[in-house]
Parts: sequence; structure tokens; C-alpha cells
Amino acid sequence: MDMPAPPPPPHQISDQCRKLSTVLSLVGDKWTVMIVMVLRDRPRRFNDIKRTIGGISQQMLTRTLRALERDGMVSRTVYPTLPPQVEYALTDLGRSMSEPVHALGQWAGAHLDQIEGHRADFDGRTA
Amino acid sequence: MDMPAPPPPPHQISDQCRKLSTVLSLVGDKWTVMIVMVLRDRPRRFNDIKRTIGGISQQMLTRTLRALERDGMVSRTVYPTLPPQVEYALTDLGRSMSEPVHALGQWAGAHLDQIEGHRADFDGRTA
DNA sequence: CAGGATCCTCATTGATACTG
DNA sequence: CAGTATCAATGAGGATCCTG
Repeated sequence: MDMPAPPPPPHQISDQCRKLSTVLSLVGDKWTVMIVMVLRDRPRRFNDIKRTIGGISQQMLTRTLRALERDGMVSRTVYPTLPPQVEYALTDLGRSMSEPVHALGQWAGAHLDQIEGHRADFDGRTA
Repeated sequence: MDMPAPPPPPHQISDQCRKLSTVLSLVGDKWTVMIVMVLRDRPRRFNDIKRTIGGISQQMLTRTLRALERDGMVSRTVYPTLPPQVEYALTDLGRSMSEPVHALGQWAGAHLDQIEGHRADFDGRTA
């Protein structure tokens, strides 16, 4: 069969991106970033995190922490006291991730007004 | 009324984060990052983007591009030819954003295996 | 205190068909 | 080609109640 080169698929980019989006979607998650940021200064307990963030349901906090634990970003330590204490902390991996995330946060902070300006502009023109 | 100091709300962090999450959620969006990455090398036309990404509905492509345009990340130029041509390109702001996003992508790529390892581990222990 | 189980609601996404 | 409009399905996220 004379097919010297298999047709190079035009979506190498998307394939790579698709794998990355698995991780990227972590960052886009409404709560994940907040939790990582909160845990950045020090380990905290469940309701401590809940109170600090404020506005998150325990359902979502549980789920998000589970997801972070699953990805190895957060460690979960149970102290069998009474009442039980569970402490969440960033792992090395989690702390490592928090750096580029923080950088992105910096950028976002620096350009927030600009973006909101564009939005108001756009909405004004559209209305 | 003797309330010398208004009770300092314990969620200064969350307030800041909430504003940032407006921008951060852009990054987490499944398609936004891909589109930005695709537009990073050169301006492209609608169906060109669609084909390159592959798997995105025209509905979502339209919406995501609109959102990016609204935020001032992407410019939309219409050439009144027949058939019509519409070219999308990153603005300076968009290109600026693509840098920390790219950094995050680098990180994600570098740690993808590690993360997937953790996931497999976790799922194994849980199952 | 930490979190599992349920139920419910609304936003996001996709598929399809139509238009300038 | 580059959209808009409509409909249907899926899932995220919140509220509530209950347990170890």
C-alpha cells in the first residue's frame, strides 16, 4: 500500500489542549481556586474553610475538597478526637500549582478594571 | 450609637477572590482556553477555528467568541465580501492574558502524569 | 464537627433547522 | 460562510435532613 505518510490530522493542538483542559478546568472551578488560596497560608479545618469562604454549601465544599484530594493537591488528616477534627492542607503539588494560579490571579487583578470597562462598553453598544 | 469599630468581616479574602473568579472562570471554560491558544499564532476565521478545535458546536463557538469579544480579549473584523468573512484575532489584552494562561498550561503539562497518577491511586483506594 | 443522602432548580451545552 | 433561534438533556450547585 502506497501511503508513505499518514494524513497528519489538523487537530494536534486541540488534542493537547483537551488533555490540558482536564487540569485547566480545575482552575476555572468556582470554588477550587478560592480553597487553594485559603489553604495557601496555613492548613485549615472543614468549617474553618467554609466560614472563611462564605457562600459555599457544605456539599460543594466536600466535593471540591474530595476532587482536590483525588488530584493530590490537598491532604486530608483526620484527628480522632471528640468531636472529630479534619485538617486540610496543600501538598507540595498543590503549592506548586498555586504559583501559576497566583500569577494568573495577579494578572486578573491588574486588568480587572480594563475588562470591566470593555464589558460596559460592549453592553452599551449592544443595548 | 456606640459601635466604634464595625465588625471586620472575616471574608476579605473571599471578596477579592469573588471578583477574581469572574476572570478566572474565563480560564476554566472548556473552550475559551483552546480558542485563545488557537488564535495565539495568527488571526483566524470562524469555520477555521471550528475545524481546528474540532468537537465544538457552532453555538458554543459563537457564544465563546462573543464573550471574549465582550471582555476585550478578541477583536472581530467583518469583511463584507461574498460570502462574508469574519476574522477573529487576539487583542493586546488577550495576548497579555495568554501569557499567564500559557504558564499555567506549561505547569499542567509538566504535572499531568503526576496528577493522573494520584487520581488512579485515589480511585484504586476508594474502589 | 465533618460529611453522607436526597431532592430540586437553573444554567450550560449540544443538536437541529433556518437566514442574510 | 457566519451566524440566529429553538428545543432537549445533562449536570452543577444549593437547601435540607440525618448520622458517627
